[in-house]
This record gives sequence, C-alpha cells and structure tokens, in this order.
Amino acid sequence: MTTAQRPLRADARRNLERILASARTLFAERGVHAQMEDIAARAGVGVGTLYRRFPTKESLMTALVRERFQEFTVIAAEVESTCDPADALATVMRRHAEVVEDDAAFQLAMMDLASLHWEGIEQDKAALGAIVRRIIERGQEVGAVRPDLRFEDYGALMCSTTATMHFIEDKSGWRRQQEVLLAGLRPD
Amino acid sequence: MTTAQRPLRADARRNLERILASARTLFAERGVHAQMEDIAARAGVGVGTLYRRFPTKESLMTALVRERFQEFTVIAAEVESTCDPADALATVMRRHAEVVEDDAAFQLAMMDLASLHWEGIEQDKAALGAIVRRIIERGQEVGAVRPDLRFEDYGALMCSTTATMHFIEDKSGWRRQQEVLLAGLRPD
DNA sequence: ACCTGAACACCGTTCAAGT
DNA sequence: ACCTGAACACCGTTCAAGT
Repeated sequence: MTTAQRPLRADARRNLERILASARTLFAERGVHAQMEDIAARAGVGVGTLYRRFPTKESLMTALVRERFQEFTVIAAEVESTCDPADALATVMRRHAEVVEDDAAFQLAMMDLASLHWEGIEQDKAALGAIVRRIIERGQEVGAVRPDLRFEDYGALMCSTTATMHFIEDKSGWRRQQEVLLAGLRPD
Repeated sequence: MTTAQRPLRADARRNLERILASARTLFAERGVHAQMEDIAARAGVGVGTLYRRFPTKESLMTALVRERFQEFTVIAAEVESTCDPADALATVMRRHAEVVEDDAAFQLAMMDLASLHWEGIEQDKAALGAIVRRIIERGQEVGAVRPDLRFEDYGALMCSTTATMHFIEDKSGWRRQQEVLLAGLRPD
C-alpha cells in the first residue's frame, strides 16, 4: 500500500514525504477532524495526489502507525542488546510509551482504526513481535516477569496505556497506569 | 441537557426512551458510523425530534454514557456493602468491566468523546467517585491495596481496560489486561 | 409543546483534463 | 507516471410549516 514497490519519481517521492509530515502535524493538531483537503494543501499538493497514495483517510492513518511501528522495532532491538534482562521488559514498555506520548496522530490512529485495515502492518508487527517475545522469555527465565504472561498480550497492554494517554487529561495519569501494569507484571 | 427538567409530555417521553434504545442498538451494531437519520427512523421519529433532545450526535453519545455511569454507581454501592474490603476494589473493577463488555455503544462513546463535553456527567461522576474512594481507602487500611493508589486513578485504570476491550479482538485480551492491573494494585 | 422532513453545509472521494 | 481541482455523494444539522 504505502510500500515503495518501485522507486518513485523524485517529485512524487518528495510529495509523499510532505504528505506524511503534513498529516502527522494536522492530526496531532486537530484530531480526527483534520481534513484531507487541508492535509493536501499543507503538503502543497492537490487532493487528488493525496488520494493517489492513500485511497482513504484510514489508509493514511495506517501509514502513520506503520512508521512508528518501525521505530518501535528499533527501540526494542536496542533495549534487548543493552539492558539487563531483569528490567528489559519494563524498559521497552516505558520507552515505547514515551515515543507515543508526543505523537497524538499515532494515538488517534490506534484508537480509530478498525483492526481490519492493518494488513500492511503485519510484517512490521512480526518483526517487533519476535524481539518482544525474546525479551519476555528472558525476563521469565530470570524470574523478573510473571510466568503466565504471553507475548501476545504485549499489544493489549500497550494499547491500554496509549488509550489512557489519549483520554485522561492529566499527563501523569498514563504514567501511573503504566506503573500499575508494570507492578502487575512481576511474579507473585 | 438530557436531564428531565420539567416532566415531559407522555408522547415526548416515550419518544425519548425509544431514541435512547435505538441509539444504543445502532451504535453497538455499526459503531460511530451509525447515522442520525437511521437512529431517528428506528425510533419511529423524525430527525428533528432527535435533534430537539440531543443538539448533537456527541450529546447523544454522552447521554448513553451517563446511563451506564448511573448503573456503575449502583454496582459500586452494592459491592461496598456486600464485599470483604480486602477484595472489594478488584470486584468493582471486574463487575464494571463486565457491564461494559456487551455495550459497544459505551465503549465507543468513551473512545470518541472529547473530555470537554462531559459537563452533564459531573454529578454522576461525583456520586460514583465518593463510593470508589471509600472502597479504595478501606482496601488500603486492610493492606490489600497499594498505599500510593489515588482514587483519581480509577478512571484511568477503567479507561485502559475499556479501550483494550474495544480494540483487541481476542475476548480474553482485556481480561488478561485487567488481571495484570489487579495484580499491580496489590501492595509490595 | 412537540413533531416532521426537505434543504443546507461540510467534507471524504472520484474523475476528466492536463503535464 | 503523476498532478490538479471541480464535481459528486454522504451525512450531520437546521428550520419553516404543521399539530
């Protein structure tokens, strides 16, 4: 979908990047109500061009989510190779949340996306999943993570924090929610 | 807003109830995309009548949330007077989540509502808050709840579970999320 | 007081014409 | 190949006319 199948013509490529940047800004600024027309205008292109890349508003949001997912993977890899296995899980979770905090567009997209439209993301999800799975298993071996945690739960846990971030005014709200989660992830 | 200021004329009252029921059904069925026109039609009234009671789609959703909030209060009161203080908190949280599980309309509304439009709900929130606060404090006195939990966090915690419910396909996903939270709420 | 539904406004999406 | 923007469709909201 957004995948760079064949290399794009230089101008097209530049337009694509501008569209993504514009979308991120406007979603962050105005929430779901950011208009396609405005996103195109701010990127300096016609609406048609926007629709050429993203057949629907939802697919545009999906693209934004995807970009972040890739960053998540980088972060997870870094944590895995750097951190004491005993607190690696807590560290990834905190760092992933941190990244997302400033990205209202991502929060929004996460909230608004029907799970059906995620096809494009599957591969990215798999890449991230593989690392997270190892982090969790290592944590369990070391006795720092409750043994019944399945790595499939990672998404649900992060989703719950992202949502809190988005809906609870008080900035400290989601941090406290996450700390409760982290406490609940330790064995016993 | 929805408050029954002056008693409504009998037919108006019946229409109001039908609108609420219709809205709950259609939101549950079609999500945010349920149309005002259809909601009115299913209730057997014209759109104008719908807009007479609820000046905006959002205010209609707010009304639905409000109804549930009142039910939350009833549940909380029941739990407080019935339950061992040692597991009262866990019990309310589980029961509140249970109620909301079948109510996609509520989940949706929670997700979609800007926090600004909650004015109508303040009183209901206060009523619920008073009880929850006591439940938490009692739990802390008995040593069953971590001492640094503030009752203001209750909303964030429930919000995180509701969101998980709505976004994670696997039904067991939110239960597992909630169990992690509950584990994290115990002292130590 | 309350109801109705045609008309209006807004915004997502399409497509014919252009380079 | 890719771009443009006027036109279209859909749906939230209003309001003049009716009981």
